[in-house]
Amino acid sequence: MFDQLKKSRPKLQEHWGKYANYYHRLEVPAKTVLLNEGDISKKAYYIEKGCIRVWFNNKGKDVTFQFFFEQESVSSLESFKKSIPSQVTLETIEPSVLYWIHKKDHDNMMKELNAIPEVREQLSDILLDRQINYMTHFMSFIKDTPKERYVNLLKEKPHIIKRIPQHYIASYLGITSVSLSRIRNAVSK
Amino acid sequence: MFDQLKKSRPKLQEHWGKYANYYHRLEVPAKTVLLNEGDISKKAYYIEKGCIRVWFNNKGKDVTFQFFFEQESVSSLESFKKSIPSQVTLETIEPSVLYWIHKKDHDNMMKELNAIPEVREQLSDILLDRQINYMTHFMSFIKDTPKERYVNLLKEKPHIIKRIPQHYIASYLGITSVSLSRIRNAVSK
DNA sequence: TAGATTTATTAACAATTGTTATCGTGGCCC
DNA sequence: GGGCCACGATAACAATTGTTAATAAATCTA
Repeated sequence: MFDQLKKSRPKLQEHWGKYANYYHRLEVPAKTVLLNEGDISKKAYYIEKGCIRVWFNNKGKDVTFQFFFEQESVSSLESFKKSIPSQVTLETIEPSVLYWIHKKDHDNMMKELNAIPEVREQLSDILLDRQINYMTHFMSFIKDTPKERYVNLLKEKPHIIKRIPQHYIASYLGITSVSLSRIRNAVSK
Repeated sequence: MFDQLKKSRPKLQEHWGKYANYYHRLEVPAKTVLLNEGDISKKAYYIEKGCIRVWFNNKGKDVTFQFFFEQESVSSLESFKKSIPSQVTLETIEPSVLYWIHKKDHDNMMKELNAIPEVREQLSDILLDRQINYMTHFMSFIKDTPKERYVNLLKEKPHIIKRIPQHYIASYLGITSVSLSRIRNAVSK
């Protein structure tokens, strides 16, 4: 299950591996809702195969917030950690193979893992990296135009453009699918 | 120095207080640059009085990313923690009274603080809250129009609008000062 | 205090994006 | 296979924002 992790962070995998029995395999079709906006999250997911879209409802339209792929962990962070209603919905885009862990087990696991200094450091490194990615993505929203954001996405994360339906990408870029279609047309010339 | 913290998180203050001698008082005028974009951060700041603007250069224009006020800690997170060039500049807006801590001391302090389970939990709570704030702010960028963002800011953080020059607020909202001026005109009617 | 600089408002025009609607294609389910 | 639905492209028009420039007001500084 954590084979990929083994390569990048062997020390973490060594300890994390002990908790493999906390995780439950789950196979679901495309467009399966894993958590509804407004509900309180009790599960975190690890993606073995497939992808998940995080989105929320804005005045009747859905707005995509993030995409997650293989070997990534996904949850509605604030809801899962603080047991408050989720601001977002989690939904698969493709048929997916997931592993989920219950909050109770996760809390227990984290408590034990955090007690080990070297593991604690690696875990907080992961959190930090996530926050930096977040910030970088956010900065591009402030400084770039929609066209620039599309061109950047095409350059830096082509797998997203290849794999995700276009109207999801449009809302991820903060524009309508009509506008994205125009931009694609302009870029290709 | 940490009087305010004492009220909100007494347990944390009790332990953090021991490191007060790591912090150095610094009094600076308005528009003092504390860290330049591209430099590697070696200091983190705590604001006793005044406010700090975090911004970056985008094609010759400065774009404001965040504001920080009294009783908040500020650093270029990714630069300070990973010793990489900063993506942002830190600059005071008003004459300010700050306390700074050297990275070396900070690392040492955090190592010791994180070894105490209850303190570690509070520290990670603070990080989590910051990340949630971040996300909420980001979501408003995706879903709201500039006018809505201004109205929200007016409602939820009026202290920012009262205290910060308008052209900084404009770039914080992702628009030009001309556009903000028009929006203010329209809203007031 | 006087001059210089910074900050905010407004106008006119250009450029971009949103809205609504239509059309065509391709995939999927019964 | 037929019909339905999801998806993407395009057009026409409305609305919003950016750009540039001129001006006024406020603030800083010598």
